[in-house]
Amino acid sequence: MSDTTEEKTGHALVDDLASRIRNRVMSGEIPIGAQLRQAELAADFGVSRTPVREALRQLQSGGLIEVLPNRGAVVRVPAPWEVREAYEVRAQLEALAAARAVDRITDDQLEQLRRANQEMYDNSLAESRNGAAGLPVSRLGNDRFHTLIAEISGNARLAKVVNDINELFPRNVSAQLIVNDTRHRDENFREHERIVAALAAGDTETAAAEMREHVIKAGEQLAEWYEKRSSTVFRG
Amino acid sequence: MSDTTEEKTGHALVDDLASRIRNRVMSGEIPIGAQLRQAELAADFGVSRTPVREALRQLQSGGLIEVLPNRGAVVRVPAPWEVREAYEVRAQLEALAAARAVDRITDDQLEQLRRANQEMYDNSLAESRNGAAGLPVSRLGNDRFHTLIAEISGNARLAKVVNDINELFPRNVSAQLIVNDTRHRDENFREHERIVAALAAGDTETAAAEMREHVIKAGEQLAEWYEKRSSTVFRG
DNA sequence: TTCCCAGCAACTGGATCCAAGACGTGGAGT
DNA sequence: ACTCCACGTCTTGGATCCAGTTGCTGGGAA
Repeated sequence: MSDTTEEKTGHALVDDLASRIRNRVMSGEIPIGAQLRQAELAADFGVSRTPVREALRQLQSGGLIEVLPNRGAVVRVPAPWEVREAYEVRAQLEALAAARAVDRITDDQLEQLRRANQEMYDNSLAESRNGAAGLPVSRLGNDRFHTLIAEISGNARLAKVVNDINELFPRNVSAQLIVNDTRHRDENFREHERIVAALAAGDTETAAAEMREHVIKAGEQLAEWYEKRSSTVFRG
Repeated sequence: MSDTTEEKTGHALVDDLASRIRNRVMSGEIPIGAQLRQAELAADFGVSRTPVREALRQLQSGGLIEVLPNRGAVVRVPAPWEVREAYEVRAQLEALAAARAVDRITDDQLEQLRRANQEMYDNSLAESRNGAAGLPVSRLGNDRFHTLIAEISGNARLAKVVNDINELFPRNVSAQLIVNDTRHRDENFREHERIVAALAAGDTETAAAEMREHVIKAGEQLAEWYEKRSSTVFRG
């Protein structure tokens, strides 16, 4: 009877379409900058253009795609400064989440966090060998770690806003960072460990501070990726 | 050439419709809990149902309205706990905005803040005598005060997220609080003054702390209003 | 060869059409 | 008199239709 999400609202079909399109963008199946043609998506999903249009409008509200008048929708290409701004907001919010979580977290939840972190690490190790394409499962461990803390905070709005910010940027990009860069992966793992330690110790200040730094750092790395990308794209 | 908002995207008509419907809800012209019938709105604005539906979907994404499957859209009636959650998030974000603003604010902007605050106070005094209906201009002063600080922060995403949260709750409600409750009005004014003082003094810690408290307090008052309302509605 | 303009094909955006679901009413049966 | 079911109406949701716009392409002129 109790939904985890607050979404009992919304027509099944359109929300489903929005979710499926979002997944394609998030996984990199539809790359940033790509056009989203209504007819194509409609045919793909076996529906008419009408619900597709509404789904696209929903994604536009979220900020993932951009709809240009009479020219259709494209997947937004975030500017590096946008990434930094968004991650500064996210850092502030997740710091609050961590602070609130300190007083509420259970031993079981601490264990879940440790497991999610370990999964991320192990999977990214495996995937850096195999060279997995698309959305590596290591990213899922990372997502889960942050999502868990947001949920443990007990503030559903907080969790939702954090999630909305994350859905601004396709995941396959930040996934590559974890998988390909050994130092990044190790630091990420270590920072997560420190956050868990602070949560376990009941140290509100440290938990919030570690989380803030951790997120800002991740944002900086993501922003640098986009910087590098745009310079290679625009100058050869 | 330089837009203040980031919204060059979006078809004129649908965005315009969404904006107009939003205004009606925000001003209380369409009260919370009311049904939004597509045909009615379409006739009202002289368009077909199609763009209205897309506009409603956009508002749904924002969280202002709720769309029930096959039963249409209604203006959401926020539960008191939702108000508290949202305002806790807002407090955290505006605290960051205030902290960032300390190092960036100019004398001119300080003056603008003082003026917005004074306007809010004067107008709410006048309106409490006249008993203004709808959306009193005193609310505009209050909105402007907070919006200004968010903008001065220099982080557009931060300003946008704060704005999105504010658009969860119709303004005419919180406007009533300022206009009708003398103590609330005075405290509001005084708290704004303290925030401005901290900004002027370059005291980052105090600016953030004052802002956080101020927003939490406002949220508590708004939540209590909704609590009172629901008890009168459901029990007579 | 290069630039410009006209025509064309493709796509979006708004209107209309039709089917399916929800609610209210009224009548029949107990 | 009360309950339950069936029918009718109203509204939404999806499909289709049509007009308007964009951008491309090809031909002609400088």
